Amino acid sequence: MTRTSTTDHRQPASTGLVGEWRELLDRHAAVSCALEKALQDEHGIGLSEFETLDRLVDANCGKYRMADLAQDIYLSQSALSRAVARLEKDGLVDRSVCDTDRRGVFVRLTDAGRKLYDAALPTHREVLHATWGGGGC
Amino acid sequence: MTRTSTTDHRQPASTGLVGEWRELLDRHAAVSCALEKALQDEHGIGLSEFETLDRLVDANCGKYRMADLAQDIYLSQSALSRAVARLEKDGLVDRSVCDTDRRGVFVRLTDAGRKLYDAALPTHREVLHATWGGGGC
DNA sequence: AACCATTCCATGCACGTGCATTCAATGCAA
DNA sequence: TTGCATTGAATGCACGTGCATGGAATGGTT
Repeated sequence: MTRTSTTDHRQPASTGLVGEWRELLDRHAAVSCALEKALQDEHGIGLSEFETLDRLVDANCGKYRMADLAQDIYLSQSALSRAVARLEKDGLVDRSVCDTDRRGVFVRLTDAGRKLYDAALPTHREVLHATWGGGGC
Repeated sequence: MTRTSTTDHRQPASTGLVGEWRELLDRHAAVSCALEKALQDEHGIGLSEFETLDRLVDANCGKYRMADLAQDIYLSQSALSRAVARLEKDGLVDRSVCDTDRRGVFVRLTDAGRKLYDAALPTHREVLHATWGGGGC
């Protein structure tokens, strides 16, 4: 069954781990790009900011340590620091120094932050459903 | 079965499409970051450059139009243009104007380009296998 | 031929990210 | 207490990316 056609290139790489990785790469580009645009246009925040808000929403006591937050999100420490800075600038989040360890910083959702998150959630879900299969950006 | 525990947050989002998306986001960050580092350290190219070389390797006649290349890769037109520019600067690729349509640009792998690709391929595969399950960056 | 819409690629600009560094606060040992 | 390694977070810098634009080449219309 070893077809000697000249048009069957890219077949071997399309199966197995490499193929899965390539699919992931394509899907990531399509979905994240579409999400980025929709969230930016309709709510004025980027994907990183949305994901950050999303983690804060189901925080146990409302607060979240930067260090812990960094563990639960795909962002690096510096990227998270800046994302939170942008959110704070927009009044969606506030930072407070930890009492017992004044190196630590607590991040907490403000009322405006929760309001915007609730508004952005439907957008996020819609775009996700719309672009998951393909198309998108 | 509606458990009223106070510790089962993040469950609803972990299943279904949103959960899959979040997994993809995490895996993308881990794998692409690890690949980026390994390729950069061991071969002096980034992930975008490697993926570009990869497309060029199984080009039919060795040449590849920029416009076609842009369709077959997750990069935007401008990102691709710059990736090719970097590859050309390193002598891994050369650009030539199409004779019949002088707007079009053909990209072609040089000998050095193929050589470096052959060397980088094992690295790519190793890192991919090592980071796909988790860990990584 | 003259004109215009379209296509292809490159590029200026703004922006988010990673890396490495910096600074402050903490814990520990002498 | 003093000294030092460690940790948490912010930031300067370089770099890759997307968006919008620009310029060149093409095709079609008059």
